Amino acid sequence: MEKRAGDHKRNVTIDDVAALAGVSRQTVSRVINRSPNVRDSVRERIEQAIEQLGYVANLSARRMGGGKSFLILAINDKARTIENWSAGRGNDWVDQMLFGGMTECQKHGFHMSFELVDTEPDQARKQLSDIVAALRPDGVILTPPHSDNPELLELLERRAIPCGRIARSEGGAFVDVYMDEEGAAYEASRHLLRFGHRRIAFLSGNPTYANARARLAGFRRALAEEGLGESAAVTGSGDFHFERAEDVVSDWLSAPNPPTAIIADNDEMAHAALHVARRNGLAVPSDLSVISFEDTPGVRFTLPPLTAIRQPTAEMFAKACERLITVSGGGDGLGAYAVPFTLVVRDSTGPAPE
Amino acid sequence: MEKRAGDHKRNVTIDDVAALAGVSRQTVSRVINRSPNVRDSVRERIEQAIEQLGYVANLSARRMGGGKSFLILAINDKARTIENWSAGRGNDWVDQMLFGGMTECQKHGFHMSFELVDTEPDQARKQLSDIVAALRPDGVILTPPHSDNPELLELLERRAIPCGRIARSEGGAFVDVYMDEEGAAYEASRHLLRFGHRRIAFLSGNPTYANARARLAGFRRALAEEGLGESAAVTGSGDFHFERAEDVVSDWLSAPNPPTAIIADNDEMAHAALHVARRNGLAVPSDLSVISFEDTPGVRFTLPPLTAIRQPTAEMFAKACERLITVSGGGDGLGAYAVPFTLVVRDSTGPAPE
DNA sequence: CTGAAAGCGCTTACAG
DNA sequence: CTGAAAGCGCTTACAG
Repeated sequence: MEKRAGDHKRNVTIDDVAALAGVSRQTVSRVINRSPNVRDSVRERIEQAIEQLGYVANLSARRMGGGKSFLILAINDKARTIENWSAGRGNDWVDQMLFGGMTECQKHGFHMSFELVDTEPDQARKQLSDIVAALRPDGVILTPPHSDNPELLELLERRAIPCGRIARSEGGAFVDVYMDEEGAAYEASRHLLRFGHRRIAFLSGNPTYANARARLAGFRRALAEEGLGESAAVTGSGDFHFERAEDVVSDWLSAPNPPTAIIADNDEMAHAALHVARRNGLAVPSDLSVISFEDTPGVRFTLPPLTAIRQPTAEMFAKACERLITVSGGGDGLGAYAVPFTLVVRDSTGPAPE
Repeated sequence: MEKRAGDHKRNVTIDDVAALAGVSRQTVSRVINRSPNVRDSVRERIEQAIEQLGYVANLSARRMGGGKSFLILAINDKARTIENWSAGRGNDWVDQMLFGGMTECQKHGFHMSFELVDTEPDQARKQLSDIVAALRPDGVILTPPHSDNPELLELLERRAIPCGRIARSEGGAFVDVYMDEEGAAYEASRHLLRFGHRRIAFLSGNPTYANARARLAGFRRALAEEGLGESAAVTGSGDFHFERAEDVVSDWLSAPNPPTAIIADNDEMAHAALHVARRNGLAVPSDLSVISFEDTPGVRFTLPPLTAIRQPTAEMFAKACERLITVSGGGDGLGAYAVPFTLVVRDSTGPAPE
């Protein structure tokens, strides 16, 4: 299966372009890289040659020669991602990550690469170290829980690779992009309070996550502002899982003085709330309002379609890429950036029952 | 933002390993590439040096030197993918594609890269040509509709890049991986026939797709085998869209002698069937059975959860990667491969009503 | 504004 | 079994 000579055109290189345009190789390089100091007539001649030959620079060669990779690397938690994928339970986090990242990178002539890394500290360190050594990315984006791993942050810092975190984090020379979780929970709660709900349950995911705590805080703030005491706020953890959420909601709905609205920390738990409501003969939203935090594709098709806080995942990755590309080019871009969320109102929320 | 000398360790190269192990650079290269002809004692010494230095080869340099990229490129239709992503309507096709592809590639020391290409012929050709010139992948996987585009196939053939198609296709030196669509529709139909259904509707997506025609054929074969005439088979097109599917199903259910079961060509249309059934006061599955072709994450959470044919997307991409890697290494791997599907039985199908 | 030289970090023939 | 040389296709200083 050897390539026979003459079997097909040899790949066209920068020297072919230089020869055709009658200039030196590095002048062509200047045009490719939009460097200044090329006479217009020469530039045009070179551009024509490029066009005519269909020349596109070999990216690996550019990386080798210039020490730039034109690559932003996005890292996700391996175990969790694989588990979701193999259960056919992909939410669209990865999709939105690629959407925002690929689109933004392309604008700048960059590529986005997506890799998985384990959470266990030793493995995480080794795996990220290897990936970075092999790929030499110009920037790395870390998502939770990696974004909170000091060893990984230090590794990237030591190798002078600009690093972005999709999380609200403090300290260090990073690009931090996040959504205002506290504010989103506040808005979701306000939406329900305006409908007259006076007993609201917050079905949280996992209280060990900083996000979960921030949301809970926003929820409490909204209730407090309305002058509602602690008794108005029902809370419990469904650990992001359908079955566990079902149990918690069942308990709530069969207790005396049940909540008239539920805010769920993710869509899967919101689905569970819908199922339990139906089993208990409660109509949504007339007997019970449900609102979710996530807005994955399926929520438009539930009965009824779910009102939800939409995470700006794509926008966050786009922003992180844009900033990292700036930083890798020597520009000024470190810092923290909040990206706005949206409350998508559908049919699962309505006035509180009498 | 220059890297100051001494600011951090210089990247370790193959020469550092060679120096530490006291051998030449190409002997280290042999160990990295698992070539034969290295004395065991020397191999061990080198492996220790690699371990000690934490050396990982620079992938771009390997690509430059060896003419191999260790890269498999998966191409999706740009417009459709972006449209789904921006509508927040990602099914998990991309997820499963990455799942199967990344996992398999990693086993062989390869990477998977994912890119989008437009459908319009001129753009498609130009874009694929550019990507291939920049990245020099060792293999490319084309999905519909690109997998049926003769220009793209020819382009890859001319550049001697092994090409895989995720589609049932004929002719050419390709790796073709597909699922038995006709057989899957046959199985879905059998499932309903065993429940005693004698009037079944097939809600097809878009009859211009070869897959759609194959499924319809499987459906008809199952009914014919049971001795049911044309009148038992109701068919219509919902064009893969919720609203259009709603209209079709509404018509069916309000007509005299309505079907007692519906097979939908994708999940979105199955969701629509569920909504219309509910509006018409029909219980699923006691009054109407529904079965879908796709099995995206949301179907486990509908009321009731949907019985569905599960597309083996990850398995198809894994297979394609494995074969392409073999072919790119000079091995024998071209040909057509069928990957088994699964009928996932949940709660939306049951005995036909009296 | 343009070019000749050196080098990025590997691998592939080719010697021995 | 091991090594010295050449080359992959670019970019980066450095001259002019």
